[in-house]
Amino acid sequence: MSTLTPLVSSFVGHFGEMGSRWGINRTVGQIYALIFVAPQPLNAEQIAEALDFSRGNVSMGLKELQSWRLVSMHHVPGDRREYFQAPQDAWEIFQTLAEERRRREIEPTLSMLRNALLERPTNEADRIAQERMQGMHELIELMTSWFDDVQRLDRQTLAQLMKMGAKVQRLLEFTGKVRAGGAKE
Amino acid sequence: MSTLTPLVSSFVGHFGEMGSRWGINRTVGQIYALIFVAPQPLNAEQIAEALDFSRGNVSMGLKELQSWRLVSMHHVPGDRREYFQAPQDAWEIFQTLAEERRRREIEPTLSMLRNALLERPTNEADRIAQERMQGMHELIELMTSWFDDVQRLDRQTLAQLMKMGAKVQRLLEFTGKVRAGGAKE
DNA sequence: CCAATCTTTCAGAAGTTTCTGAAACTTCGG
DNA sequence: CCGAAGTTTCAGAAACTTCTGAAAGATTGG
Repeated sequence: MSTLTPLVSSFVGHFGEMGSRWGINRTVGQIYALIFVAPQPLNAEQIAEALDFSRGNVSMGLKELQSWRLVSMHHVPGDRREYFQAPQDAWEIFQTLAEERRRREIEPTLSMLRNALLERPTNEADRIAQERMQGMHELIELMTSWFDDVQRLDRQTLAQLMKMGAKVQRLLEFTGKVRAGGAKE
Repeated sequence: MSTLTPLVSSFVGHFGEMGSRWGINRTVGQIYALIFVAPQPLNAEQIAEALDFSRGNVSMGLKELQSWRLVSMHHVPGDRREYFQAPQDAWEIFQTLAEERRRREIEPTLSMLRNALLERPTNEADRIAQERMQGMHELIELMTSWFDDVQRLDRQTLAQLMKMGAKVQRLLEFTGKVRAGGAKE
């Protein structure tokens, strides 16, 4: 796998770009893209060669990806090297990413907000600041608890739900009527 | 507003940190946090003083925020300076952010994927790579079109929907039964 | 049209991140 | 216990990003 096919190369290149826009660095993005499209798990050597990165750089990148739980490690019998693999399923990757981001970014933010909201404002400016923080806190709570719920749904229901999209609204209205008219709450 | 209150200062500090984890730079994060909690719109001078940044730095930061459509500009009669303000409502901010990220990150990714999927694979590795890309493409399409739908819902319905969370599943099952049993589609 | 008051731009300094490659470390078979 | 085959670490070089402050540009009232 010394030189990449144009197809893989443009995919890898794109994720390098995207990675550097997010907090993830370019190298890590490219490594992940490569692992994602590879037919079999890859070892560090293969990655270094394919992307023309130093061995040390690849080692760092893989460590980072492991800390995000985005790759799994495998061993080939009779071979001491470690082989890395990404879930083939994009939704699984998305979920893992969301969980980790939540742990690393959302939770600290929530805890900062909660602390700030405990303070008793001593002046008008702080009172208003707290009001805004309150709104942000509510939004984040709403979204994360919703996301928790959604993660518990099975894949099929979820797809059904998403495909319905805005039609859900009609369903809700309908339910409202049923409740108002017949069933008791 | 020469020195910030501890409340505002910790909020601003936190968003500086967070900003630098995302692609957004620390300065921009802090400027936005400050504007968000400020009781009135702020001008560049006030921001520079409050955060102790150079005037040029603030100018750059504001430009960046404008390019993300996260601030609106106002004029105070009889004052030539420009005053900047964030939406008070966190949900509105979230929506704007989502729209912009989509335009800047998701759309280019989709277009790269579409191109890649048009190619006819010439070997086994490319065929498999394409399969994975296909899965990713489907996920992104599903999510963005869902997000389009959701954005069209009014705020109240949306909140209702999110609070329901997993209960939606039961609703879906119920509807399935109703349809199967009585109403014709 | 000028002076005043504001904003933007930009070159270079300062700071930060990333990358390499050599050295240290680990693990395992024999 | 040794040597081979791998992995990780880390110091310093290279690359990149951010920040400042001075200069240029814009707008407006008089």
